[in-house]
Parts: sequence; structure tokens; C-alpha cells
Amino acid sequence: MAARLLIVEDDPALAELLVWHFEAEGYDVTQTADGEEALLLAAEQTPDAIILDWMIENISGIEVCRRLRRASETSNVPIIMLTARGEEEDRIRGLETGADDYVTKPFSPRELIARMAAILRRSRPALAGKTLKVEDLELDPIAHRVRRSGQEVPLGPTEFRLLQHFMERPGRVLSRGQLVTGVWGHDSDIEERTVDVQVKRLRAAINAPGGKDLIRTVRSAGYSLG
Amino acid sequence: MAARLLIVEDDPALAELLVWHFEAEGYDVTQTADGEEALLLAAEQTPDAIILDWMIENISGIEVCRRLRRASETSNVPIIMLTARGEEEDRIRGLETGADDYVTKPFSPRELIARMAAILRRSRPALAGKTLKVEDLELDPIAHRVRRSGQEVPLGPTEFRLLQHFMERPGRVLSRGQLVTGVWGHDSDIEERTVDVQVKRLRAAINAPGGKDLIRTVRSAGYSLG
DNA sequence: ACAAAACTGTCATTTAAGTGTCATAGTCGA
DNA sequence: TCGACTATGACACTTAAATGACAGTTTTGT
Repeated sequence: MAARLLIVEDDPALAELLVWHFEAEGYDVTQTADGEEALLLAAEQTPDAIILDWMIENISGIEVCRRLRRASETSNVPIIMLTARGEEEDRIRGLETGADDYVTKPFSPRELIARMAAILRRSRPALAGKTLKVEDLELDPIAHRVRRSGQEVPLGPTEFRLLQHFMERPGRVLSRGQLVTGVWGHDSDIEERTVDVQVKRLRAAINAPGGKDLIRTVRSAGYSLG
Repeated sequence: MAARLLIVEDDPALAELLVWHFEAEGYDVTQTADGEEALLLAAEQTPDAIILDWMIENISGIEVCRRLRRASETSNVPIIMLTARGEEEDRIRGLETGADDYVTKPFSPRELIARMAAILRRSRPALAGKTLKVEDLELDPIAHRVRRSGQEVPLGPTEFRLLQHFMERPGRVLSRGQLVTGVWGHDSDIEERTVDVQVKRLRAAINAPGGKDLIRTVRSAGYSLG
């Protein structure tokens, strides 16, 4: 499962360079030069990270950043800002607007790639192959295995994706709608009640009968893990 | 609940500067000059983030970083590396070793603080100032949890919304009419007396029996919190 | 390619939790 | 003290979630 990346850059040469490098790293890359289009694409695909040039057509990068943060679908997507300016004031403004990192031109693709890896490691550890842990539950995304207090737990594909989704956001309450789009995909026309059923199956799988339930039901809001 | 920070820095002047700044920002700071000690402190306190100088006594910063990542207690704690060298090669090595971010000396405290905020926003949303607090009452809208002096309080959906409404406007007197439209919605045709009942239920939930009542009744005006 | 096994989504039903209203008792302030 | 306002307990009613069954799909092993 490759990480999806949205690159918003209007210099064609630089854009091509970035696309080339990130595709070579195994990312699934989408690119646009236009700010408005970037917002649409981001809302539609919810990429795993966004690279955003400060100065782009139509809207300023910082405005795009602000709007990405405001939209609920994209409010948690990490953003790396790209800029020609090196002034500290701008760097701080970028970070305060909600960018996660900031790279100053000229930069080497290797550095940008390293920063991207660092950011993804933090926001989507599973994509970086890191084992996710919540209390005595462990999920190894590479081996595709789950253990509860050391004991292996067999899960079906949907259960696994659902659990991974929860474990990437421990403690957070996720609504049925969020779970449907996050686990089944944006375009899925799944009944929301189906989430209940999968949660029940996941519970049955990961909880020892009579033991502590790691999934919390939050009435009229959704579910959360841990 | 302030975020706990471990600063590993052996230049006394710089260390003092950092401690001062981060404490002023409200962080709970521990500092050490020694790499081995840093590992012990980290394992013992599991801070919410670590600032780590590249060149420190005993072990190199990069080795400390590697070991922090290997230990299960600290493998998920975000690390910001601090370095005098500006060479790209080192920056990349730092990031690849598992640092989450990288700041080159000389840097301004403001920038470091902004980066720290960006990192915490992602790893610990609750610590990035998103939780609402009034006296010893805390409400975390993301996790959908409420605690009174550290002790979790179970609330029903309406009670939760009502409390959130109060906590977003601490100290302010809200009329029953305002509460109805704010909590139940503009188009709701709820009896105003119903507010009394929900306030009673909320009180019963958040106040220890016999303890201090955080909700004040303002006769012929409404209610206020705190 | 085929059959068995595993997995999914949906629905009807059961169970649980939460909510609004009202009648009544209690409280506060002029 | 009186009258207006608020607190409280009971209760019927809604709403939400858990569950069990089942038919249709997909996957797997042979």
C-alpha cells in the first residue's frame, strides 16, 4: 500500500523533478499547478501527505494551507511547505498556519524525501512499516499480523484495515462516516450500520471473552480505540 | 496537563536559554547534558517530546536517537535534533535515524517553539491546547472524554454537548434560550424547562457528591460555568 | 475449474441508554 | 411572607447500538 502524495507546484521543471523522484521512491503521486484544483483533489483523494509551494497560481500557498486545515477531510493531512524565501518570519508563519514542515529552495530532492519519510513515519507509522502498539495490542503492517498480549489474533481483511485505522488514531473518536470513507474508501456506498457489525466482529476477535474491551462506543458519535 | 519535554544539551548557556523559553511556553521541562542520563530519564518519564543536540557528552546524539527509537517505551516519542552543522548529509542522516525534525544552529527560539508546536499538534492533539479546561475540569473534544480532577466522567451525548458549550464560554451566563439554540439547534422546539433538567443531570455527573458545584445558577438569567 | 471455507453486507430483532415533560417540592429575594 | 423561579424524581417515549441469522461473494486449496 503506497503512500499517496499530492504535489502542488507550478514550476513545470521542478514539478516534474519532484514527481519523478517521489515516484521512484514508490509513492503514488498526483500533481497540480493550481491552488483551487489542489483543494479539490485533496478533498477527493485525501492523500497521505501534501507538498505545497508557497507561491502558486490563483491562491497563495499559505491560503491553500489554511483552507486545507479548515476542511475536515484534510485537516489532519501533513503538509510540507516549499519556498524560495528563507526568512525566519515566513518559516514561522508557515508552521503556525498549520504546515508540518518547511523546506527552503534550493533544496536537494534527497532532503525533501528524507523529510517526507520523517513526517510519514510520524503521521502514518504503518506506511513506514512501523509496528503499531496500543496497550497490549500490536499490529505489524509488514507481516500483516496482530497480537493481543503476545498471542496472535486471526483477522479478516476488513477487520484488519479497520483495526489499523483505529490504531493509527488511538484514542480518537471516529464517526461511522469517517470509518466508512477511511476503511472502505471514499466512493463506497456502504450502509453505516455495517460499521457496527464489523466493529462487533473486530471486538470478538481481539478481546478475550470476558476481558477488557479495547474499543469504546461513544454514543451518537462513533467508536474509539484504547 | 502540560506537555513534558526532555532537553538534551550540553552547552550550559544554550540549555538555559531553551529551558527558559519552553518553560515560559508552559512546558514541563527536564534537562540533561549527558547522553546516558538522557536515555534513563526518557525511559523513566516518557516525555511527550525530546530535543536532542547532535554533539553531546559520552555518546553522540545520533546514537542516543537510535537507542531511543529502539526502546519500546520511547520508540514513539517525537525527537527534534539540534545541530551546528548545516550540511545536507548530516541533516538527512539525522532524519533517517528516526528524528522527526531537525533544526540547524543558529536558530531562533521562536522557530524551535513553532516546530515543537507543529510536532505536538500531530502526535498529541490533546496537548496542543485543544482540550478545554476550567478549573479541574477537562474536556477533550477529539477523544470525546471529560475528566474532573483527573478522574474520567461518563456523560451522555446531550450532557457532553451542553458541557462543551459551557466550557467554550467559561464564566459567561447563558440564558435558557441561548442554551437551547446553542446545544439543541436553532430549529429545535424544546421546552425551556428541559434545560434545567439537563443541567441537573450534568451537575450530578461532574460534581462529586458533596463537592464544589462548578455550575452556577443565575436566578432569572440562566447558568454559567466556573 | 471446482468445491469448501472464509468473509461480507444487510436486515430484523433485542437490548440498552438517553431524553423530554410534567407534577411537586424547595428556594430565593423583594 | 408571597410569588416567582428553580430543583428534583418519576415515567413514558425516542433513539442508538448490539446481536444473530442469512444469503451472496470472494478466496483458497486441490
